Amino acid sequence: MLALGCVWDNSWVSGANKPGARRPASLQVIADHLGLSTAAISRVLNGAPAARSIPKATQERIFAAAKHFNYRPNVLARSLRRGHSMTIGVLVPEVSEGYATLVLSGLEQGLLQGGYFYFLISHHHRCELIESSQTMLAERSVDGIVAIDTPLTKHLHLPTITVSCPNELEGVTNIVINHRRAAELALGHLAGLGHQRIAFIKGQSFSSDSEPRWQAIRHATARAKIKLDPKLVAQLEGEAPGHEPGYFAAQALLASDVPFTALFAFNDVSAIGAIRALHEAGLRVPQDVSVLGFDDVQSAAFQNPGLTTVRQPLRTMGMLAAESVMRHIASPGEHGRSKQLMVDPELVVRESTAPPPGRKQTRYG
Amino acid sequence: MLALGCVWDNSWVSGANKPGARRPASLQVIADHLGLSTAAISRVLNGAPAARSIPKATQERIFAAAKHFNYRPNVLARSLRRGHSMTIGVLVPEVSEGYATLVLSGLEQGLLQGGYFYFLISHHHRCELIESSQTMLAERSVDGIVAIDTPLTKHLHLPTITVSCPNELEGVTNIVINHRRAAELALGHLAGLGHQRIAFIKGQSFSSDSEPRWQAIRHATARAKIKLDPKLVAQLEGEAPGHEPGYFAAQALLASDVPFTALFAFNDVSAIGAIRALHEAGLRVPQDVSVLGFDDVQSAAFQNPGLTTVRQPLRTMGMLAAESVMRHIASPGEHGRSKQLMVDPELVVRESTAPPPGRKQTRYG
DNA sequence: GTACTTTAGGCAAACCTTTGCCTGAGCCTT
DNA sequence: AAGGCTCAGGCAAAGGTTTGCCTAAAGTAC
Repeated sequence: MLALGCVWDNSWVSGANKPGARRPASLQVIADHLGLSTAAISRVLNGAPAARSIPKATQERIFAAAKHFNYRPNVLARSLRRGHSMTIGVLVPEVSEGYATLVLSGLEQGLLQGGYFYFLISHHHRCELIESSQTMLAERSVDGIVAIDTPLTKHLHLPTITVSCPNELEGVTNIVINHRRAAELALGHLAGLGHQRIAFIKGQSFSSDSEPRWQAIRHATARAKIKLDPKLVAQLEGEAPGHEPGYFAAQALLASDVPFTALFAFNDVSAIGAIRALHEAGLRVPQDVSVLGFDDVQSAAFQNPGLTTVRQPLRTMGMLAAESVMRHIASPGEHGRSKQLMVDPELVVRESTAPPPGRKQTRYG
Repeated sequence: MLALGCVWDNSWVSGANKPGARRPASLQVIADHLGLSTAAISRVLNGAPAARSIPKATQERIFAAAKHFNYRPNVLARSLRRGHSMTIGVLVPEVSEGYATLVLSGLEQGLLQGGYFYFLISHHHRCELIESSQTMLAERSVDGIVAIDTPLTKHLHLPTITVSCPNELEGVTNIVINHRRAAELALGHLAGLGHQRIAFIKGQSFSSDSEPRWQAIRHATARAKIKLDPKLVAQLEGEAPGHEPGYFAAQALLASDVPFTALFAFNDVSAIGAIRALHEAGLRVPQDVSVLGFDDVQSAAFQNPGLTTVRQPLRTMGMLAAESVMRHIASPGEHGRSKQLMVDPELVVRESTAPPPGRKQTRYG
């Protein structure tokens, strides 16, 4: 009975590079050892309904042997057979501070709870990389794809969820912020403080949220009867993910020589860059210029001054994406044409906004 | 010849959820179509040496058919057969701003160049998760593991690289910063400015770099004849990855009522938190207190004031990790007992350090 | 005694690719 | 004419798991 393989060592699992290092035990090894077939082992270990007919005693022998051999099913083989890999592909512009990172952390939490692993790919805004990444992920048999802040132009025959994707693709669910509401919160706050001359920094053209957010701002300024001076609109340029684009955008605004008392930046990261440019120009925030960010990234609260911002529930959006993609995978075909999941922003007032100079100083107005 | 499957549609690759959506073509499909064996197709498509004996004309028929059917090898099946998956597992404490993110971006670049994909797992400092993650990665047949800022206590029989891991494990290569040099740079800078009473914020106990960095600081203070007052040593507490721990640590230092003119924080993120606490206590940085960070994360330069910091070449360390792990995979067995790859820090002087109050103001000293 | 059901599993295909070894035909050499 | 070589691929195993279908024995009902 203990004929072969019984002096199993688990060196493969705990370290040392002995020459005798064995490969992990397969079902076959256990089957041989117990004198059963791999089918029986598999069924019992998986609690398959067909294992019903196998007596308790045998089942226990099987479990014992599995433990003894430290059996781990080979996920590759299982995926191949079952036709799903419990893996999803995640596309982000890049791994860096800010937006994508926060969404990712929510996403990860949701996925791990569901037993999914994920491949992470940064496309650095290169369109051809976005397309080829999707193909490569499909080749690796992912069960679904989540694209964060990534302009998909087509998608494979795979459950796909986007977070802030401008293109409505058939069959993909898109998770977006309520841009209208966000713009109203922001402009309402600034107008309420008394600002009339407001400068804006638009997002990079490749950034998914840029256009809809800008539309919403135009709408909100019109409603609030705030003039929108084209000279007070700058745009983030360049692919660098950090604070520099915001810094340069603010410099451009200052160079236009049109006075403004408030600045609404595309996101927190650019707002922080902008604040630095303002400081260097000798302007104080918020006494001379109020600055309003967007996103509420982790460091926003710890800026000096603390950044007033329109908060996106980024972690929540990530978790929502995880749930959605797993639901799509579980019930294929049910996902209709294209769906929007809209989440609401929230205004977080900190120290970077105040009434314009010359007004009475009721901060936190 | 065009008997079957010739009206191939590629709906699976480009979208619409037609009922006729077909699964991707396997070698068998092409083989049947051409009247050849899968073996021949495989060899030709892979440019195997055995394909030498297959005439040009046939090879071209094969390539044409592969293109026509939009053939993509099934990576799962290939990995199963070949015994390697071109995938590595990456362990990080969490996806958030700062250290791990930067290393990760270098790592990713290196891996993608080598054709590797990676699974990303955050363990949130939970030891049992670190262990089980390694096992789960092994189950998924990763070819190697890179652990960033993660205290591994054991490792599988898999090529493993750590970035800043305190435990020297047999057979794993560890990439570390030169702590000695870092401490000397930092203390040298502060001492050079004239600081004598320096406060310190130690890293969380679970953070891999905490202990070696602290040892190096003790060594450097001794050499520079700077007193190390235990009351001027705080420690980051709690698992929250953000700025708060630094904020509270600085508050603790202030509460001790022992005066200090400079503060050396464990990292930039905590330095930023600390600066906020100092500001709230009415102290100006750097006029009243100089603050020195560590890492040089992206936002360090855009803080107000710009953060003086000890720069770690984090992206480089990530790329180094990628190279190392790929080399280990390529030549198994050659990796000896345990190896250190040490990289050098660099001092980046910005605005958060200055001579102590009462000294002449030669900033950027 | 017969028919039916349950028990206890086995067989082999399927998932798809890769690879070691083989064959049969044609050609060349000596 | 026998042996050897190249050409043009084929066969089948291997990698590990899952699953539809099957069987053989035992038990139960009538």
